Amino acid sequence: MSADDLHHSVGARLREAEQQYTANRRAVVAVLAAARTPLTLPEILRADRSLAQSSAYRSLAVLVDAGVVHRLVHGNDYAHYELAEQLTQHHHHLVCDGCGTVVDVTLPTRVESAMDRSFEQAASRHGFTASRHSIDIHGLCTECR
Amino acid sequence: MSADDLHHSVGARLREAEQQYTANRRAVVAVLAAARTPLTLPEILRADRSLAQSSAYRSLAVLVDAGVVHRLVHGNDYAHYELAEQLTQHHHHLVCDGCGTVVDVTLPTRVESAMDRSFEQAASRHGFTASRHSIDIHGLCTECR
DNA sequence: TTGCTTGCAAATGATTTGCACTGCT
DNA sequence: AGCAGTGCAAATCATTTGCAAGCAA
Repeated sequence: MSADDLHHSVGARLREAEQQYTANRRAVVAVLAAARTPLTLPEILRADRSLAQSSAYRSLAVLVDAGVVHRLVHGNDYAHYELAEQLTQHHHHLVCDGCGTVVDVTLPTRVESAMDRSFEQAASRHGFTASRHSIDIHGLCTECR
Repeated sequence: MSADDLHHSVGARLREAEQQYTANRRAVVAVLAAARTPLTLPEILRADRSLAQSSAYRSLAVLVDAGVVHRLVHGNDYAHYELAEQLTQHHHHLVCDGCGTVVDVTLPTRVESAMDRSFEQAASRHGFTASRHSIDIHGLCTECR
């Protein structure tokens, strides 16, 4: 997806949520789109020095609420943020237990659909209605090996 | 596993970690073993009024460190704690997006091994060494439907 | 003008830690 | 005696929020 298309989609989705697509929010989206991994707040601020911390948090809250951005929590440190799957593609996370780095991975469609079927069954067995799943594969990255 | 066996295993594991199995730690393990779902700290304190908050946190830290207890983080509120899989069985989590409740679910062995194979491939493609995985199935529970 | 957004500084709240005391070993 | 564990209260730190100023509709 081109940068134009991306901002267009995000703008549309924000309007649906009765929110404006302001310069600050656009800047946050641009930083996340440029990154190849989910970013923490300090990383976002470092990538665009013009952003104020509280405004970045507020922009992210709006974007998360509108379903444009996803918030990942893996411990007690900073949360990681990334563009929602509708804007990129369905994927999961490789989490390094050494340094906390998070990397996106995709799985074969065959595996995904087999998992989905299995998850739905498991959920309904407990009276849940499953809507989505997220998988964290923990291990060590090249650096921490 | 009987309560005796459980405490015996936990004691052994703590000794390996050069830690004592004190009354407080035993109490925390007993509360977690009695629960059928992962518990938050307030829930643990409510289940055993004799525990002090800071001591409960400290006991949990030791138990997590020794690999006896697992800590689950799903948002900004309290983390959930449960006995580690070695003491129960390998499972995943059903997370209610409405009230935050977490329930354990198990998946068919066939599905688990298919996933494991797929995860290892995905990890190695990114230079990671995968050691374990955790799956959160999000949706709504009966109450929040 | 009316209301949403922003930035600063201050508040919040889950978790951690300093310290003095208790209890094993 | 010496060291680990405990409980209270205070500290920490990611995140949220109050408020005054800026900006858009």
